[in-house]
Amino acid sequence: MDKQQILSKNQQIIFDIIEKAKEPIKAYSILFNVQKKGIKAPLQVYRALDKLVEIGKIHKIESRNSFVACKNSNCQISKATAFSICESCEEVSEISDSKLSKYLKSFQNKAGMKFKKYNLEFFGLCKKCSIK
Amino acid sequence: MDKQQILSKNQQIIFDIIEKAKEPIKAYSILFNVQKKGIKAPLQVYRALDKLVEIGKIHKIESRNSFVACKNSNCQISKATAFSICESCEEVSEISDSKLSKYLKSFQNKAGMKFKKYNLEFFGLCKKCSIK
DNA sequence: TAATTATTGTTATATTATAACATTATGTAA
DNA sequence: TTACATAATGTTATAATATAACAATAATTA
Repeated sequence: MDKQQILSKNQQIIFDIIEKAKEPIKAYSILFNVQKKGIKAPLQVYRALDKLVEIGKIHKIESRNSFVACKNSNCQISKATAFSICESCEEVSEISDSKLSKYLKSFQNKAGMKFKKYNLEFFGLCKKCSIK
Repeated sequence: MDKQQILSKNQQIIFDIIEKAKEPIKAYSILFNVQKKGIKAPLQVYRALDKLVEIGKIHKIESRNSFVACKNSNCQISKATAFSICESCEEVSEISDSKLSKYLKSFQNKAGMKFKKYNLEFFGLCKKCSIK
């Protein structure tokens, strides 16, 4: 259980914000939220974010410059992330599909390069938005 | 042949730079390169980039905030991109693997959401760097 | 306890991207 | 070919995202 790691003070504060958020949240929005707790500078936020990403507690949604808590409690795929993103309402959810992750984890390109991690972002319309 | 589209002056200038670059190039690096040609402002670059991405002539490497020309001359997958990124030397190459793209294009998540496009970035060490 | 490593605090600054507005060029339909 | 619509350009200012550099403190471990 790698993820059972103890977080430092700032890491914990920032992780709590992200986990409560229930939608991807941006670094400066986090900063705004934690200023009452004494975290005043962007760097304090970014350092915690870096660490949290590194240990797999959160993921960065690259196309949105935002962060979400990892939903895969089994935490095996912290370096292999897949998300669906609704281009209308911006709802983002983590895809946990063992077939997909198996397929991608074992993927090798033509040059024989083996990968340590990947990030996949799907775009489309979520159910709600596709009705409208 | 959608891609046979005629580019505007700025679009063509900026596309040429990206195509010649042979490695991902950043917006402000493009700006520096085209200042002798009269393109002075970031917005002029970003507008051309937006358009070029939209029509599939280039792709954005989201995790690197940089841009590459599309290598898939058949241009069927302009909205379905996959790249391999070497974490050591930062070499980026576009993956063109019909099995992979077929698999991902037809992927449906559990909510039954069908996707219009995706972006996949694999990370690892390229051949050269894995020897060192 | 001393040495090492991780974390924090702080100021300044670099990098990436867009808002808002005015103008010019291009395409299209009557 | 004129009027209308749409796309592209130019320009200034500013917003949003992220890191450099340095100093201090806390936690870990030999």
